[in-house]
Amino acid sequence: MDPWTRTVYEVVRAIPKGRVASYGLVAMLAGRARAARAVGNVMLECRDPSVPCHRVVHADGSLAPTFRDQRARLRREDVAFRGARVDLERALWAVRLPRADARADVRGRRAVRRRVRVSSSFDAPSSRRTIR
DNA sequence: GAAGTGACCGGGG
DNA sequence: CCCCCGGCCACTT
Repeated sequence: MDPWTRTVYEVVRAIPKGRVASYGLVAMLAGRARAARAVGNVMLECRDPSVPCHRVVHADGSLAPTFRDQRARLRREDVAFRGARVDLERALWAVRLPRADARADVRGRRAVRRRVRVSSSFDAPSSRRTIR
């Protein structure tokens, strides 16, 4: 599996249950801000069940027509819809910076340069939360 | 390398 | 609201 695909998988796995991210957002987090289209290509081929590909939607909340049970799978996670599209006001993943690393490797003074991981624990959905 | 093909995106009409 | 267009990126012919 190529690095691009691997990175995209990693980002998509970080989308919390009950939230969605747009292809463009996933692209950004994967380090290629304008590669939304390429993210779509990866999703199209994705058969890995550990990757919640149903949580990736269009920037306007609409879904890919060919992805049959996407809506059902989202509904099962209580994602709100407004007509045919996801209610992004409620369900869009609000990405946050990861904690400034409590668990930095202390052994050795050499700063460990590791890749920032997006954590799935951020922005877990809360039904009571109101935006704006 | 050129050309075509997407589960894309933003802006404009 | 909708549709369309140009730009975009990775992959395949």
